[in-house]
Amino acid sequence: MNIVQEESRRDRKKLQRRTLLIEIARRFIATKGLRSLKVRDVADAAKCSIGSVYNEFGDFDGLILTVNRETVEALTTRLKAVPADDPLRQLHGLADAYLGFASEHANLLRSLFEHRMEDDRPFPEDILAMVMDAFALMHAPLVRLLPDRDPNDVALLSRMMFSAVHGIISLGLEERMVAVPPEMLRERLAQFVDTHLAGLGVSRGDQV
Amino acid sequence: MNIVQEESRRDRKKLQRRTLLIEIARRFIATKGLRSLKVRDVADAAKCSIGSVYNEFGDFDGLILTVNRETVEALTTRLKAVPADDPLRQLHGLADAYLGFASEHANLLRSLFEHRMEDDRPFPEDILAMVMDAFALMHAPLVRLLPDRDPNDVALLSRMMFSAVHGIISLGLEERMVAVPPEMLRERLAQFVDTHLAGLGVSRGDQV
DNA sequence: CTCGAAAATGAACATTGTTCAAGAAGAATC
DNA sequence: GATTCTTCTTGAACAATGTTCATTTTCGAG
Repeated sequence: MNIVQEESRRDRKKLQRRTLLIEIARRFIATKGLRSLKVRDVADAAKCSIGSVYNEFGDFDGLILTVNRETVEALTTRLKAVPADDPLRQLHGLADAYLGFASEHANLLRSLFEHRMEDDRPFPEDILAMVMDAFALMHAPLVRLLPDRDPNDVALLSRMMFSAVHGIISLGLEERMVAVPPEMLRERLAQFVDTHLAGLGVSRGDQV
Repeated sequence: MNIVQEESRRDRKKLQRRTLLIEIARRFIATKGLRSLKVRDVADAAKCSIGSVYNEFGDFDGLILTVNRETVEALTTRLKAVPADDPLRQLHGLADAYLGFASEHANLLRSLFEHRMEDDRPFPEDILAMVMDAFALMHAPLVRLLPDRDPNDVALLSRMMFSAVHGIISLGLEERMVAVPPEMLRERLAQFVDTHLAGLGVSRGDQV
């Protein structure tokens, strides 16, 4: 009996189905929004029983949170792919990457930020940490651009900046209450970053 | 028969109950979040039947939207109460008023921004317009601070600025993913507004 | 007081998340 | 290969909740 590594046939099938279920749930959320996600639809699409979904994810929230977890992962991957050579370009790249991800996966991102737990169950720690990590990605380039500031200050600044960018994008992409016309969003966002950096005393030539 | 003005006993009672139902629904949303709002709970609390709720609001969304409508109204009232004497102070006042409202009525504001309609029914035009109106309140002071800019530009700037403030506040108040420590939020928000204005070329002495 | 319109009622229904006892499938042991 | 034990799968049944509607009640008009 091989306790450790052996990937039994059972395990393989289990993982395969788990992946399938997540994929299906993600497609439902992405195309029709979180509210349209139904256990029965997922089970039907995966050609398995309702019970199997519960077996795999515990409850409905479990499935949603799994999709959300992968959404943060994808977002983080995309943000980390932004070149870090030049801090100014990196900041713009981060804002732009966030915008790109948000417009391509609007419903997935909404699911991440808007989903409320049943009852008063606490929001999972790990997802929270992952979101914070993503938000912290603006920290490094800002430190390079503001070498003389108190690091604690810069940490807060970066979170503020990311929150602001998040607000502009999430309201800007909300097709109902269009706060900013979509076509312009991209350039306006860049303008916003520039303006804010200028306010922080960083001019375009300030690169390290 | 008096067709026009007579406020019949029936009408009085109807209005009275409508108000009661809205009040109850609001309290549920405010204290326990939108997800916890249940038709039966509302009906029970108002000591009337489920049917009466439907009679009054058409469907569940109707009740939620009515509460949300009053939430924007209250927010707008509060924002409009900010003194307009000095544009710089007014901008800070608006940001601060928004923060105040958001922290006192976190769940109500969330309900406004996060509620999704059933199926694909369109978001009500009037609420949309009211939110846009509220967002536009930053426009006037910005115009005074930036008299030389293209007015269209300023209009977009003000919406961007409000969206940014909204992002900072809504993420900042989210007790799960705390992007900014709550105690600091107020001063940080003021700092943000200052920084951004500085980036726009407005210094503290620039008042009209 | 009578009549008709409007409102109120709540049982019944539809949808959807959740549970669980029974059965099927697979692994371990001989 | 048969047996046994564990684990997974199933789907019927249940629970919670939004919605409908035939019936009853209320109430103003004549």
